[in-house]
Amino acid sequence: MQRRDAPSSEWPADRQGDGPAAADAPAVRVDHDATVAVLLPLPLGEAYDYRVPSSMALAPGDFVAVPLGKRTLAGVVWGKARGDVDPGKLRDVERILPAPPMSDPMRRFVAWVAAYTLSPPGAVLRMAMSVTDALEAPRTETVYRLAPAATPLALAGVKLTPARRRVLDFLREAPALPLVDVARQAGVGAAVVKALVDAGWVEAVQRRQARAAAPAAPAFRPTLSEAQAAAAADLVDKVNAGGFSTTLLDGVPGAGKTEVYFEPIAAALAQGRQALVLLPEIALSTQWLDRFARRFGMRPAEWHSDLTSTERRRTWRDVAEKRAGVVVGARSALFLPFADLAVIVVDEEHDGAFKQEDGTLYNARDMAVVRARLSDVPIVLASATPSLETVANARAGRYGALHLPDRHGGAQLPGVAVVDLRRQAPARGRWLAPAVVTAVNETLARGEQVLLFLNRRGYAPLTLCRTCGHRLQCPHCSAWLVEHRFRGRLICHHCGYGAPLPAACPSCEDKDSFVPCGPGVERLAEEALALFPDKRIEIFASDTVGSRRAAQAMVERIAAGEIDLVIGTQMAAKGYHFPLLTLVVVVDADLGLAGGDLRAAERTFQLLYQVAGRAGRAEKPGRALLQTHIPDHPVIQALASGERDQFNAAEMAARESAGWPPFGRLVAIIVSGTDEAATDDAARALARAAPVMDGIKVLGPAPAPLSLLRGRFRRRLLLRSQRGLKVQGIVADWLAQVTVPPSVRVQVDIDPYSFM
DNA sequence: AGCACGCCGACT
DNA sequence: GTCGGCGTGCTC
Repeated sequence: MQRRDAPSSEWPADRQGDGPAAADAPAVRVDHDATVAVLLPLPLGEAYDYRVPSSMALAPGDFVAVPLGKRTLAGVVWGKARGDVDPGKLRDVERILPAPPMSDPMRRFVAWVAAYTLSPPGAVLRMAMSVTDALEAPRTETVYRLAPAATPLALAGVKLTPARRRVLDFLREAPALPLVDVARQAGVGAAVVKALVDAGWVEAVQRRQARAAAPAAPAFRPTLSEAQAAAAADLVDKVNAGGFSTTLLDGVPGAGKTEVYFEPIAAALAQGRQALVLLPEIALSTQWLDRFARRFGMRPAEWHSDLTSTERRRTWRDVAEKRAGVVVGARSALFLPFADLAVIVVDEEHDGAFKQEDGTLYNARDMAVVRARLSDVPIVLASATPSLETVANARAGRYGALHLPDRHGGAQLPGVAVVDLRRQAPARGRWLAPAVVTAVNETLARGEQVLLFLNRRGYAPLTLCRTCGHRLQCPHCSAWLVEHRFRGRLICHHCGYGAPLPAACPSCEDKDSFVPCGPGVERLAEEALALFPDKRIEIFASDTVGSRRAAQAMVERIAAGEIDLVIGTQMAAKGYHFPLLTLVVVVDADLGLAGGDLRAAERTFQLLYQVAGRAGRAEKPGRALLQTHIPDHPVIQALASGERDQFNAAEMAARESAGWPPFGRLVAIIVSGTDEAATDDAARALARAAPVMDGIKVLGPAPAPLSLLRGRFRRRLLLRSQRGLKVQGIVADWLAQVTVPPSVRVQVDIDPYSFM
């Protein structure tokens, strides 16, 4: 029997996973009829049947290598064979992979996400098997130690060279080490050590590649305020009691939410179990990790896009084998193979970054709730500006709610003032109102920091020809090219297309006729340099700080007071604490409100509230100035008055009367193709076949706001349904009625976040 | 997702 | 005359 003999000691043999709930999971026995269904990490739609060699025993969840076409792939034993495939086509399972089997809750999670998002299960499995080499046996290394027989007595009478003696003396005290280390530390060549092995005095042993275990520092539990302590106690109770629950942890920026949710994590660790923290990638900062390290005296395992493949493999394995206690990661961490998950935290739960917008479209916050339910553990959703979906769930009693009213440690929420640009317009070609310039000057004069927030990269969002009016446009998208003056290029922010700024207008061939229209951060920096020439000014945007590392360096320089004035996009707005920053200027508060999609108001409120929250988080009070042309807009009014709940109530009422989420459900159908006529035809065919029933309304097709993206024409349909309708089945039936040419792609976006 | 099979332009 | 472009289809 090939039944995982040697490796079985490396993981619990009882297939338990994701906590106690899994212990009594139905044991789906695979018959010895010698076929199984194996799900492959490909968008195949269903598991494929394979023959099981008689020497092999398989159980659901086992990772196996199987042939497919002319390659070999890793897959997961999904259950019984369907049995409806021509036996002549069946091929053999090649081998069981030496990795802990996928737990029952995890398999149910994969299936659930696939059914919910209307994607092939294999496409979801792919996210759970992103680190295929983690399924192979862990790497080993050869280390050298004194052979047991090489006692001083046994060695007596044997002639030792000084070099050999140094090696033996060294190994008597040292732990087993790789060859190069033994040789270097004993001050000999590798040949000397090898010779001692041949002579039988030193032995070479294989062991799993060792990692330097980070030394645990003392944990430091900060004193919690009364409100914090009460909230923490509630969450700790939920972890200790076990079982599924969802709790909203709601508190203004600086109220100390992080310290509160650290406590249920500590409770999970105290039980010897695991915890997962999901953060928008941008918020996974050194500052967050430092806070964690202070509280727990160790670093969490990290999971984000710029891990090396070695780090990925190691972390995946550590999570599967329970060596990693806490994982903090971006949305894909949701698909890690936790052996014994006890609690999930989703911080900044309102953030749109949790919605994956390519490949399998899913919202990691919502799927995290599902993962928690299937694993039967509590989940905490934390935010200063909870999404309306979460607010509605809390109000309806589906989620618990904990509120942290005050800023912890005495810091004050910034006062927000509105600057009406209709009354005090900036000078032509300038973007800062006179009153704002004065405020910035005063703040800088006090030695305090200023953030100018403008969520627009580059120099100007639009460049046109003064002579003929031609606008520089992306050849592959219906979008303007953005001039990036520092790089001397025009860039499309949607597809990445780049070109040098042409010498002459492509339309009328006039030279030096380009005029930039509107501000980007680079243009704002130009203005700031002119206004505050002796100040240290830096741009904080994704293209000026290319890497995570560069962003961290920038954050440290700002925190250390090495920069006076920061000009930042939303990259500077999230997850950082700048103690010297006391003034935030929102240069264009109206930016996110244009276009007016369903979430424009909610999203703008959340973003600007967060940005304003950057000011004055230490002892010094902060303030925020919002430049706007529409001071009476409800979003601006809500920000100015700090009446978040009032704004939520108004927005909620508007949504309710129109049947929009969270009171109704949306499904977006995106039809795209390189052939515009075929795309249109397909979209119209879908509209003709649209379901007609109570509680369902289909809108469209309409050209998507980005009607051409990466060379593909795009049309959108929107299905709105009453809450509680099983919309997936309706959509699946609908799409099954329409055959579109293979060149046209139909994407289904359940619960769309973006309407582009 | 690969990988092959299959019909139309620039090269040895 | 071939090499090769990626459109279309299949993989248990």
